[in-house]
Amino acid sequence: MNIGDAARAAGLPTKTVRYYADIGLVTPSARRANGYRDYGVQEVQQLRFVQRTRSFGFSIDTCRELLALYADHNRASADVKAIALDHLTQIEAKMAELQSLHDELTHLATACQGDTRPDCPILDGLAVGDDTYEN
Amino acid sequence: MNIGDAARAAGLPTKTVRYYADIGLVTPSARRANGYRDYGVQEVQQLRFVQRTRSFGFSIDTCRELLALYADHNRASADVKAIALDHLTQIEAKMAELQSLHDELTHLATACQGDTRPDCPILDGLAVGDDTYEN
DNA sequence: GTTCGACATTCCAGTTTCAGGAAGGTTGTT
DNA sequence: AACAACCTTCCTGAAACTGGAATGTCGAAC
Repeated sequence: MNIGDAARAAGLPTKTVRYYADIGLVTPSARRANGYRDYGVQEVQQLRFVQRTRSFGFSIDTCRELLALYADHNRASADVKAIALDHLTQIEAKMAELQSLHDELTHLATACQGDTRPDCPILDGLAVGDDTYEN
Repeated sequence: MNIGDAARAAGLPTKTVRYYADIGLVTPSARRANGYRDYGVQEVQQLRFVQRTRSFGFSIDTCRELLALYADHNRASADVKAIALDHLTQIEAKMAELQSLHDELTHLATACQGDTRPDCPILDGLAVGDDTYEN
């Protein structure tokens, strides 16, 4: 599979896929005789996974770690589970924050149903954020 | 309020807060006599808002737009609502993807309960991703 | 009153994660 | 043979920080 098709399948720009190959994040299984990168089904799946993982601000290093989780058949199962659970915790935190952001915007949108807004709703919305999502 | 306290309250590094001031994203209300940036309650709330918004890969420009939504008292209410709803759509898409990521990791974690993993569960997990989250 | 640590300032250089574009080779179709 | 549509490498630039150097300020201790 050529890089263009792989990129399309993964929902990534070709440039990015080539970059991921350069930094050794997702490397094509081989090069063809003409020098073209050749992507297999597995690499495309990895690219899709990275695409989703990256789209939440998880770093390339985190992606690398997660990919390694799957790839390393020899790693002790308990280790895999521990790391996976750690990332799950992070994901759940992100989901909660995303929900709060969603709520705030919803609040803003509904508060703006009239012709003019009487007062800036950021105070309400952000005050909620203050109370609910302390560090 | 000094920049350090504002940064702590917003959950951001001081460097980042100074950077946001430099690019005019969240500017302190004033400078003190000694040249220190002085942050008020409102700016700290904006910083918190940006911190949350940024943590999902929304760009600085998007943050700027969202902050402007709140700040601009003169903008027509319908416009505000339209823009807010557009961002809400994006947020909901992100929530769905985050959920899929969560599901995959959960699958991996539960698949790894035994001593050793019989086979690489990435195939299952990513195959699910393939079927469920097409572009 | 000076000395000390913890803060603040600016400025400059480096990192991460790409994106754009040039210059050129390959493939497939007309 | 020509042409578009691919692919290659290489180099530059941009976004959003991040770290470090050199320097100034504040509050408390000695």
